[in-house]
Amino acid sequence: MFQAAKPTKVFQEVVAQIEEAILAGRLETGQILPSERELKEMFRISRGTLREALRVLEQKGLIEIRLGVGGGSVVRAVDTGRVTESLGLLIRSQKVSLQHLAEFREGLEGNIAAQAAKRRTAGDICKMRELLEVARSCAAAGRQRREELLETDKQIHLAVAAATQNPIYQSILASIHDNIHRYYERFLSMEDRELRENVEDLCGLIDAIEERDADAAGRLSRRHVHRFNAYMQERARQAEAGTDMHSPSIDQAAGERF
Amino acid sequence: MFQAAKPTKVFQEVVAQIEEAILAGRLETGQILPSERELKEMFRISRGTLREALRVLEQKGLIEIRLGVGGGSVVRAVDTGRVTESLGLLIRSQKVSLQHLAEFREGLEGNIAAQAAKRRTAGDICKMRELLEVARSCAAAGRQRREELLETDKQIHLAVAAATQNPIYQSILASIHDNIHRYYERFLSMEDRELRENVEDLCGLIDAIEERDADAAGRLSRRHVHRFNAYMQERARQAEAGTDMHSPSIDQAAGERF
DNA sequence: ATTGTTATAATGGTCTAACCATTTCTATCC
DNA sequence: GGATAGAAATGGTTAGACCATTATAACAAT
Repeated sequence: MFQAAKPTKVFQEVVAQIEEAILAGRLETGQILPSERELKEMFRISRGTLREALRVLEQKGLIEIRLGVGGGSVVRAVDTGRVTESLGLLIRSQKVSLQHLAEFREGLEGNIAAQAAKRRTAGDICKMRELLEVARSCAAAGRQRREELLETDKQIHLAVAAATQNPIYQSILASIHDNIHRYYERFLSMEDRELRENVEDLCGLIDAIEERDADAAGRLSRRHVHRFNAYMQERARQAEAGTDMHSPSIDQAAGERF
Repeated sequence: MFQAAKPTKVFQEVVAQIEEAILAGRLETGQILPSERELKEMFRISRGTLREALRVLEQKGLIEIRLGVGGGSVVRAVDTGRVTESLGLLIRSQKVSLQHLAEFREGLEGNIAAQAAKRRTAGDICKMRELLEVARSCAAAGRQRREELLETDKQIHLAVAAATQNPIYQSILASIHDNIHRYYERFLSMEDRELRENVEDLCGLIDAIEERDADAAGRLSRRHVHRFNAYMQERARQAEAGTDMHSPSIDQAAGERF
């Protein structure tokens, strides 16, 4: 019913003011705030306190702090970076496993594909086909262009998300992909056959989206992601059994506590 | 191909070290770090720099800084708070509209319900029925217990998410609800009839989940959320037309620029 | 014994005043 | 005209002091 009554700290007040100014549009993206020495005069605070506030704003992704003359606090365009990071922290703090992430992604990409099928423009399809061509040639080249294929694959999924015209789909999907890739990349090494299958999956998906068949698009996308997940989990299981690379290193913890 | 080569700042190094220690489990949740005066000796840095690092860690949600004797930097259990906040920033920076959010929620809750139907335990159902009873009595009481009903409604949705046993569903859903409510709450005033309809929707949903009918659960959940969205949008449209409460206040911007 | 009060000390919060490091711009030199 | 060195602006860091908040202990009052 009640909230904890905690004293408002000075730096928080500063954070709140600048944040409000940015979100209200009084400070536009790219605009450079006054120098720290000027700001501290305006707020009538010390530089240290001001800098704590700026650090918080930087961590929130609202400003970017540049060095040197002509530098300063630059108002940033808010992007998905912070969502990605906080999701990453959740994962790394053992609250979320890769399996959880994969399951979530399956449903998410299904919804995205269905929505994309309803909203896609000719330009969206064009973009997807373009990327698909790149993916095809990569897949044909086999292992050598593996890195590029993975990147292109990701781009295709993001292009589908873009076709939904809903930025939240794009944000969340980008965050999920980022986090999945960061943790899977170690043992990502599909066989050539699987690589090509993967690309053919996508081809069918894009066809469905072009035909505005939301049901089919959703189904195909789910299946595509599901297959990928199953494959990666199998891989991960093998790697785990073979190298035991995730065993906790106990000794490390002994001497290094504060 | 290459990354920008920027100098590593001292406070970042400190952030990295403490973050690593927390995520690796060398610092456990609830544990109190040494005092600032001790830490600054350990890292051989000034207190100001250390405090900048601590502020960043606090903003990341990794520590909580308590005042007074016995206070200090307490290692926190990472939760969804940061995801919620960064999603909120995306929304407020005009990148995401409430409509986008509502659309996303529709698909999300559909997936959640379907998954919950597959995994639900007896305990999950019990919990849901309990909450449903509260909601029913609130709905019967009408406008007086409106606040409580909304809270209970939210709790039910979260209970369904909990039944998926996938924390990422819970995190994202909590973030979405938080953000939707924060921006809708101004004109949330459903009619008694709608309140009751809402509760009956949920009743059917829970039945489907109990019977492990994933398809039906997903469909019902989608429809439930869709109806709510349509209703709220209609409400918002009315409010907009009537009061024009969202018109940009131009004069405000004039004198207050830095 | 319980309750209220006060003193104490530990800790984070803030301030001041320097100096260091990086970057851009400019004047100078060849 | 181009390279080079200097100047200036700006963020990054340091040091030392003092203020504000809070837990604890000691003490007093009921």
